[in-house]
Amino acid sequence: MDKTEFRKRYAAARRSIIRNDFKELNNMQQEAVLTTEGPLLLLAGAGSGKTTVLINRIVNLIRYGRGSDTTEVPEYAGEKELCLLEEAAEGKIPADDYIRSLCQVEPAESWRILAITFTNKAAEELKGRLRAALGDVATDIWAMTFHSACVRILRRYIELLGYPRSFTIYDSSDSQAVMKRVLKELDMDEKQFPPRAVLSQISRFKDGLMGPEDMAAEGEKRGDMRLRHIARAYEEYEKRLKNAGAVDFDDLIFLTVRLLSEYEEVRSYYQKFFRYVLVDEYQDTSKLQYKLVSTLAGGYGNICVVGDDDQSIYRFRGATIENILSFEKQFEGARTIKLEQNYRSTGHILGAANAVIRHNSGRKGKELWTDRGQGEKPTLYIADNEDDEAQYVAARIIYAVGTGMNWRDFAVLYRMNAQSNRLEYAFKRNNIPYKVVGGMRFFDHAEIKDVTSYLSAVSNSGDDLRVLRIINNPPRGIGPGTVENIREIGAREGLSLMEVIGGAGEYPALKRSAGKLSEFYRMISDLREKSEELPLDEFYDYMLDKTGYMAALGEKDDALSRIDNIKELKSNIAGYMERTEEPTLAGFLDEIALYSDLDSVEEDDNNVILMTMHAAKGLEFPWVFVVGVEDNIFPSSRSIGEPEEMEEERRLCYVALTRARQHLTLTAAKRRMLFGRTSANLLSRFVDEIPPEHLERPETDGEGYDSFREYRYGDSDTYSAYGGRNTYSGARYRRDYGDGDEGYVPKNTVTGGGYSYKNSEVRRRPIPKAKEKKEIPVQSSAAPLMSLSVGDMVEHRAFGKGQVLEVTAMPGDALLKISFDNVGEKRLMLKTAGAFMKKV
DNA sequence: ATCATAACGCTTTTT
DNA sequence: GCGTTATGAT
Repeated sequence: MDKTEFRKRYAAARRSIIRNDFKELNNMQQEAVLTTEGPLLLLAGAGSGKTTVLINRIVNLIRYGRGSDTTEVPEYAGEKELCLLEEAAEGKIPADDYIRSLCQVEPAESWRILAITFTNKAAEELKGRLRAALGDVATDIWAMTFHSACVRILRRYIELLGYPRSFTIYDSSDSQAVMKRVLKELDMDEKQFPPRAVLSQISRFKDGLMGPEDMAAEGEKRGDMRLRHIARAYEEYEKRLKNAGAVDFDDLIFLTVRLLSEYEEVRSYYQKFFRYVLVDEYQDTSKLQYKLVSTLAGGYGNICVVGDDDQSIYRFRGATIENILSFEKQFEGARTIKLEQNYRSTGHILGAANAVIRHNSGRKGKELWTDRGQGEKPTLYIADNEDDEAQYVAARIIYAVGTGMNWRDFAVLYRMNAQSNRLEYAFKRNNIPYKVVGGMRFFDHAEIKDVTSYLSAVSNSGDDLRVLRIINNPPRGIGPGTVENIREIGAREGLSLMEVIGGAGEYPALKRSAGKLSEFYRMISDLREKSEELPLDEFYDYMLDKTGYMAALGEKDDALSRIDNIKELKSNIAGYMERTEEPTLAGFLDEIALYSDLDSVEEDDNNVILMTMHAAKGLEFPWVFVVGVEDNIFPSSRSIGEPEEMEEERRLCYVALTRARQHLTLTAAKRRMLFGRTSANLLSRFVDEIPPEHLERPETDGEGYDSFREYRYGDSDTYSAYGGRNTYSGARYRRDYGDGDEGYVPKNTVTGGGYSYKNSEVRRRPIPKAKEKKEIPVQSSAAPLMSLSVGDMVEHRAFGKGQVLEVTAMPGDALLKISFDNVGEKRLMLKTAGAFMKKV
């Protein structure tokens, strides 16, 4: 047998044996697992099992190295070995340990694998599942987020860039606080230069690896005064962070990339270090992140990215879909594998989602399919207003729970957090247990920021921002005047606030407050000593006591929840200490800086989940409600008219629809109160993109439905002047070109001042009053109330049997207190609950 | 220093 | 409509 022939047969047998280890995967998934070498683009549709693939791919790397993807043959291998392999491949003999060892070609050491995700949650899931598959070796895999991987690199080398090794990480609110100060001192008007906008501009420049000088030059070149101003703010902002020994979220990546590109020895160290690089959610990466991963993978060239161009929904944060679209161009010799079989949703749901996303251009082109049957058609409900909408959702949930579903099987998705309010009311009214995800983050609560500021100030006393926050909190007689003096001295002498405070006696300006200042200084010094002696949790208690923070809080009467939060933070510390070998204050601070609220969703809670569509990415639920499917809300008013934005909204729609496993319900309201104004929106254009074969629309027997939808393409020229737009400045008018198929809308239809599109003028027919809803009894005010009295036995759809304990008359309604056999006492309104109850 | 009032302004936000 | 923030009065 000649050499080539031998190699070919050896490699083929080897691959087939390895493949057999992953036989529970489908063909495409297996290909993805076995393709280990070189650049690989994995286009993984929603619900196609991409995490499973990622995990198995890593398992393969560790078990067999490049065995499945090379024609190399080990030197020891001869005809005998080939014979064994081929017999095992054909199933004639079992693949025992020896045969499997013949399949190995340089198995990868686990610490040489870097698997990057975006969220802690995804990283945790990855780690957990890897541990389950591989045991202890999994611990050394670099399965972490972009940011934590960068922290790990920076902690080692950041001094090269002039930052202290013990740098502090600023979160977005810290950044904003610094920026506000900077803008004030540069006399830049906050109205003209909103801190958030300035920061996001800076973020975009950092993403292009541009510093303040580059921004200034760019401003010069474009003759853009505004940009030149922002460049000054950028410069000042960076200076402050650097002086404070702090970096913001963007810097974590930015500085790591700088480190790798400016320091050859660091670069080659990591390039030799990481043999395999994997990136999850690649569609959400930015240019800078591309730069980071392509550099890290630059040594071996083994980069595997997993993503779905149709699920890219973070453009506003700098994510660029380009990364995934041009992967094959950027990485020569790249292979592409598509995973299109969906294991999550039923056929109609996928049909609806495919129909919507098909309207986007510039896609890689994927079509999800399932072998699970068509299932139930998604439905559309048109409500009169947002209360009706919320009540409808609540009613459907209660009904379904009555048939045996759990509360946790439901998710209600909306475009913006502001929409959660009415839903919450409806859920409270109906006693539906729910949980709102998102909104206020735990670490954004003032009291948490306060106590963590103490911790930060102790850990890094150069951190002026944190010192500023705590210096007079609780009040210790160091007023704004004194603080101002300290800052002036600090700026003049190039010292940090803490350094000035330490030498307070030497400065005439601080004479009067010197006593209090040195007392503060001594307290912080004492804390620093204790932080080195005491275990972290004890130190935390000591700090709360010593600083007087707890005592001051105890005197206020509304502080209960704050005290709870502070205790909650302590259990965070305990958790950190448990899972970390060498817990340190700095380590804990790193962790909380990179921690988000999403990580705290408990699996075992039995609650209906309410969240934005963005927050829902990566999750799935048996029944999904997408509420507010109206133009101006979804797609949002700010994106209508901007083709790129519209495509992003459409992807968001695709994400939302593909969260559903079996049931999908869309709801819209004919009129809705938003930002204190009532508006009438058109049915979302996305709904019109779903063909009737995949969407059950309300029967067209009612004029209400007709009029609601007819304006979609009807008098849109006049009707486009919906509310909300009129408050924008001229620069935004161009959005009125519509989404490309709407025709030009003269800008003078945006009437200034009040809400001057008049419904009566625009609508050819008045909107009829509420119609009787079919199927779901949403009670109208005219509906007769059931009569109940104390002692009556009732049966409730969701809560089961119970006895009425109390009836309190209320105007047009009654408050019931019912003791249910299974779920205990509940307070319900007769009007709402009556529809789900009968007397027994 | 703490409260009250007015004024604003408002997608989405993995880190 | 509501929550945050700036400002001024006590």
